[in-house]
Amino acid sequence: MGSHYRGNKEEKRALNAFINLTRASESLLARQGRRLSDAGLTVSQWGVLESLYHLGPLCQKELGTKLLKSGGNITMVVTNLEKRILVRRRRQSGDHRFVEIQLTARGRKLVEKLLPRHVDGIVADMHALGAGELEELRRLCRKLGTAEDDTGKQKKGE
Amino acid sequence: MGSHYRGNKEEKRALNAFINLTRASESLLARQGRRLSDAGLTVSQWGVLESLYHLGPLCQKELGTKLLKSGGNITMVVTNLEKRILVRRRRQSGDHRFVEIQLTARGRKLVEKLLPRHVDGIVADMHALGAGELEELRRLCRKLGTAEDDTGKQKKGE
DNA sequence: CCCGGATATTTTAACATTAAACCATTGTGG
DNA sequence: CCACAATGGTTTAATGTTAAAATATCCGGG
Repeated sequence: MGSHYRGNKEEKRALNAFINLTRASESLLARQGRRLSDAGLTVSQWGVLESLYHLGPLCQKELGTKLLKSGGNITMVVTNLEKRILVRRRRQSGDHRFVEIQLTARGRKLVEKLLPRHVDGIVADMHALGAGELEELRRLCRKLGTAEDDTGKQKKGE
Repeated sequence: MGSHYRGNKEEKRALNAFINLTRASESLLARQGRRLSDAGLTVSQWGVLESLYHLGPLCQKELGTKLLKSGGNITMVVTNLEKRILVRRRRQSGDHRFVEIQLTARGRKLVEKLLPRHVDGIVADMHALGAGELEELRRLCRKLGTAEDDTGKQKKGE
């Protein structure tokens, strides 16, 4: 195609790795979504529930940082979970700006019910790779992920 | 399938690889989105424009397959591109069910302007990895991606 | 005490995303 | 020719997603 002629090897390597990484991730996320939809949950909702389960009550700011999502987004997801009585909002007594989100008994029960299946699903999805490959994949992805903020903005220096 | 007796070394390996893969992918996508937003485009819109640029006019069904998106989604994204006169819809003369999407002159010009920067950005983002690592990453991701459909549905058999 | 800056949350507008229902066209078997 | 399934597209309802504006609260001077 008529793209600029610098079709060098390096670009192709970077583009191919990028594309396959993206596809694999989308594929895994889609499968996770399909499993969760049996329980009427979205991937985002599950992310919130799982964070609360493992880390205890958190304020929305913390949830946003943990899940790499914007504040407004967390508000929405938590609201939808609240409708189903899976989590509860409570103004912090000390600093009234914070809203503490905590699992309800029902929410905790749901997480405990789904967690084993969730883990099994991921293990199965990753099963195409052996132990050494999984560790190598992790190492490569970590190398890519570091050295940036992601939620923060960035100057367009070119 | 019981997850219980499977030494959780394996589980941890799978989960860690999964998490880091997902984070890396989200991080890369976010950076791409930031670059594109300078041009007022979303990642999805760019995906459509780039496909049309490289492959020529396509019908919406084909775009959906290419980009792994639902039909309704393509309708929306194309509509938004059409509003900005970057693409054009045209009923196919032969089979009237199909709608052919093609780049306008303006759309083509925009792609040609943005493409080099787009490629440079990805190369820069992947720069943390060397040539061998990029090829290894690609290989591992391909292994994960195969053996599924992703757009298709799946029975909830458990 | 009052003001202004900082911080947490909510709201709003615009776009993305899917599944499911619906509409239009085509092609096929009676 | 006529029902009718198959196929492509659109619409709808629900949720996600972000950036930006609006709210609410806290905190530190003056």
